[in-house]
Amino acid sequence: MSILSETLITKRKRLIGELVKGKKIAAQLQTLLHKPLKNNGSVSAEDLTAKILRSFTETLSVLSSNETSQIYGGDTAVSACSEESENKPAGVKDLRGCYKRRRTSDSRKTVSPTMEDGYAWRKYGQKNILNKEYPRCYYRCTHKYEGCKATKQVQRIKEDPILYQITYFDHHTCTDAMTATQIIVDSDPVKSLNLFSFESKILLNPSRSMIKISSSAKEEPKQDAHSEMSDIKSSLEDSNLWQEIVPVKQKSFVHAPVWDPKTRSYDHHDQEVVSSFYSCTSNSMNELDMEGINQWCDIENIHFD
DNA sequence: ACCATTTGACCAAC
DNA sequence: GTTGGTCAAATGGT
Repeated sequence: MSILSETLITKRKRLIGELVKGKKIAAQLQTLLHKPLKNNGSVSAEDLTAKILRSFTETLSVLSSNETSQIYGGDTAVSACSEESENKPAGVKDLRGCYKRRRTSDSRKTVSPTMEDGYAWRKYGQKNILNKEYPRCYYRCTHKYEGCKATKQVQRIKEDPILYQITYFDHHTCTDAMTATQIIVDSDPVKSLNLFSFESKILLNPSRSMIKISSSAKEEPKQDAHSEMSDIKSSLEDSNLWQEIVPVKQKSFVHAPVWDPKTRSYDHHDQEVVSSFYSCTSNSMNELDMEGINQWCDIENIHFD
């Protein structure tokens, strides 16, 4: 496939994604502006939003109807796929295998005891990988058809405690990025900034007797996040109940509000989070000194999986 | 009926 | 020829 054709496909997909997004926003606006403002024969806000929605619908309709022939019709590698499809019933597009193997340079790897990361993913494949004990699972963002290109691969790497190596590709462009942040942080941007940037965070997983300590390392802290994290780690290491299970620190990224002193406003960036994992050497979490854990951090900052 | 997952097919990259 | 990433029909769950 030529670079030109690839660019064309990417542009068209982005265009459709943006239009779908715009249509949704216009629909939300219509709901918000539901009270009629029409008087003196002027056009109401409702009329306007209805027109916007119709415009989006019409554009999408035109693009979708021409998409197959225009995008997949003019290039050798892809047209070979189209030719294969000629034997299939009308209207059925079989594009299996018509893709480029992705480069790993854009990827971000992370190790986690849970697959959950706050985003909505849809599984689209699973594969047995050579020399790997467990199959690799492939996920894409549920908002793929609205233009979000984020995908991830999940590879289970350890049985007990269960650990997953998660590789992320591309970034979320969907509104789910905001939702994901709000799952973890407070709705108040200042408070959430404190939670994420300046304070260490403890996640407990009672079912797997596992604890995770995370701390953002990027922002200049009001209170030294690193030293606070060291204190928590020392407390854990002093205790016979806990054992560090991931000696190399996890470096992952979260989408969180970051204060920009130049614009004097909060912006959302991917920021680095350093995490350590500990497993409980005891058989039961019931034996744990929860009051002791509460001393390490504010109870409100504890998240249960 | 709708939506998510499973699974075999397909093929680019190696 | 083999491996890994993606697609989409089939299947399952609600």
